[in-house]
Amino acid sequence: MSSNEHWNQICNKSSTYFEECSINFANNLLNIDINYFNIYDKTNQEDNEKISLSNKIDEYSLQTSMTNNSSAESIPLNLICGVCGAPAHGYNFDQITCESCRAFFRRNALKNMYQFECRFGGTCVINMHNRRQCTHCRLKKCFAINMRKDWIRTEEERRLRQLKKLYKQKKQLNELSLDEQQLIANLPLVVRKKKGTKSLITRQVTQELVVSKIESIYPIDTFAIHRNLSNDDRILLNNIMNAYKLGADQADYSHINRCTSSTTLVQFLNDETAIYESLICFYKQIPEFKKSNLADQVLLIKSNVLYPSYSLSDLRFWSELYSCGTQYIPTGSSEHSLSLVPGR
Amino acid sequence: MSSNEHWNQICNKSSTYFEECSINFANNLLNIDINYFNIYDKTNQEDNEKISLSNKIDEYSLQTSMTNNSSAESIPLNLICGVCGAPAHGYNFDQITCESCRAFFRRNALKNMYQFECRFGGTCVINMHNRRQCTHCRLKKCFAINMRKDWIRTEEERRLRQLKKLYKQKKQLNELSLDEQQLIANLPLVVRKKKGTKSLITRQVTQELVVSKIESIYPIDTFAIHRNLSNDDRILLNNIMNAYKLGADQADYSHINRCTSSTTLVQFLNDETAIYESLICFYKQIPEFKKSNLADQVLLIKSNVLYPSYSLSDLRFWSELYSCGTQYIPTGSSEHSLSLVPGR
DNA sequence: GCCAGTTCATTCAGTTCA
DNA sequence: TGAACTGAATGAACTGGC
Ligand SMILES: [Zn+2]
Ligand SMILES: [Zn+2]
Ligand SMILES: [Zn+2]
Ligand SMILES: [Zn+2]
Repeated sequence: MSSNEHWNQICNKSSTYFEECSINFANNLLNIDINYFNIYDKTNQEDNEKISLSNKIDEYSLQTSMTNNSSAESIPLNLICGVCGAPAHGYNFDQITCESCRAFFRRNALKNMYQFECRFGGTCVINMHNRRQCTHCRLKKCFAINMRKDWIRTEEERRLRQLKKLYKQKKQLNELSLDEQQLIANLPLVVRKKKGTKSLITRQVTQELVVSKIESIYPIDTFAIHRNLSNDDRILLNNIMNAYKLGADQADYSHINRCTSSTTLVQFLNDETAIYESLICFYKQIPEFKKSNLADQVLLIKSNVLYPSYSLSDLRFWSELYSCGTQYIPTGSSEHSLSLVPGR
Repeated sequence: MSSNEHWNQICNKSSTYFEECSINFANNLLNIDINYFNIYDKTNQEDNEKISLSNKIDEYSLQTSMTNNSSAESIPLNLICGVCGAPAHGYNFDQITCESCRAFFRRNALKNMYQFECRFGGTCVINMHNRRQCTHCRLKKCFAINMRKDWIRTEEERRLRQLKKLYKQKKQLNELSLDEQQLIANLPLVVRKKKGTKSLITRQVTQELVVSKIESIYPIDTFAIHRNLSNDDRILLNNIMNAYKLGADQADYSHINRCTSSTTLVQFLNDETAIYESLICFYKQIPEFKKSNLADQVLLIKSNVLYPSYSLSDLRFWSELYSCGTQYIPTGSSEHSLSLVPGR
């Protein structure tokens, strides 16, 4: 056994242990579907002859199509829809379904199932031909084979994508000016439908904010502030966000530009002044910050500066630390001499 | 957000502080090599996405791969991806990963993590089959095993490379136009010297300190202690690990179970006692902790608890605040009255 | 040979419209 | 309702420097 393998074994023993902990923990608390591989579940087994028969056919054809890979192009693997038995092309929402059942699920899965009523007491057996006769039973079947409605993208996600897309297009056309970035950032927002409310589209300017981070490849990162924030919280957050945005825009990056290729990271990081200045610029924009007393203000700034004790050498990494640091809001203590060794 | 999701996120938070402590602590001290136990046997390694269209197919591929098992040419070593567990070929960005996770990391590591949202509160356990279901958790896992985004080449370098390549081709054909020559001439020809390259070569020797800000959702799966750790460090790390393990086992999770669907996040987090107890339980197991003086011990515990004072209901934002806070390990100060309101 | 980057066919979301 | 779209993400298979 090589020393490499030996190492693997040692690590692995402890690994499984930890993994068990986490898995148990997760299973107990959360809704994780670990039956990912159980394609045919109970309900499917209870299905009628035809469908289970076609499942058998499916298995067979799958196997054969694997052995002789040269099968038809249009329906590559002879898959059949788990809902209606029609030919399928692949997975949709975690299960093999046909196009129509996919669309059907997309449209209806998020609605309340019991708004559809079955005229036959919910006993319909869905197949390719009768699938549109009973919405209730078709949807029931969808859930029975474990199609996952949580894989339908939320309104929020969709909006985010649209925004990204828009941004890309813009960027392609010409380099974005700052004004244009702002424009995109302030786009009127579509807010997800409220549960139990009939309100469709709400326009709320402060509901979602676009913060552009220094190093981000996509300057636009959208944060959808949850709708049930209190107004005060929303305003506060808004202020923080805007301050950040302004801070990022206005901050003096000359200390970065001062660096030459021979400037070491440590030198760079030790240039505390600039970091302080940026932080102050950031905080200054927040009215709530001004209201706090001076000592606390100083503390806030101070404790958000990390002193470089390591010879970290990557700026991007540091910038992340740094932006992370700005989120830590400490209180009360008088002096900090940061060090990472606890038992000093 | 459904109350279910809401819960997931809450629960997730409670599990996080343990990992925060141990991971950050360890990361700060050591360059850790994390690897996984190969819970799949060798046959499973030949599993692949296309083939595993169904359970049956999995079985089939298992059987077939058992018969012609000796084809170990494509995967020379028994390496497995530290992110998803798939067969791996070697190191990518400082960790052993599969091809897909490599590409994934390349694509996403430089983006802001919070543009990806987890539908399950960031608790997904990534494996070979579900890896593309949750970008957020997959990326998180990448960082958790210490894949290094600073080894991704910069835009600058990329541009230069492309140009060089183009230049070579053109030169071969003697087709360089004047414009193109000009273009090339105007490019910064100084290649930023990548320290990553050096590290690659001297990976075994250099003991680089890696400070990761990444909050890992997973309890540490395993720590493969790096070969060139000092004995002392190794023992210390061991102790921390064991403490974590014990802490996770023994910790009283009743405060989680106490929560009903009407418990607010703030109420939950304000249940300080339980958090303290768990933390103490964790630290108690580490001999080095006992050796430190009492004030430091108290400080260490305290500084790893943040009190919620805002009724933020956007948990994503909150969780970022929170996770950043737990990384802050202060020393030497006598008393902290932690609170998130600066101007108190 | 290793490990960066690069390319491109494929999969599976959403979208459109007859 | 569902066939036919669009497009982002993925990952296998490349290239190329050292
Ligand atoms: Zn169908
Ligand atoms: Zn019916
Ligand atoms: Zn992987
Ligand atoms: Zn997730």
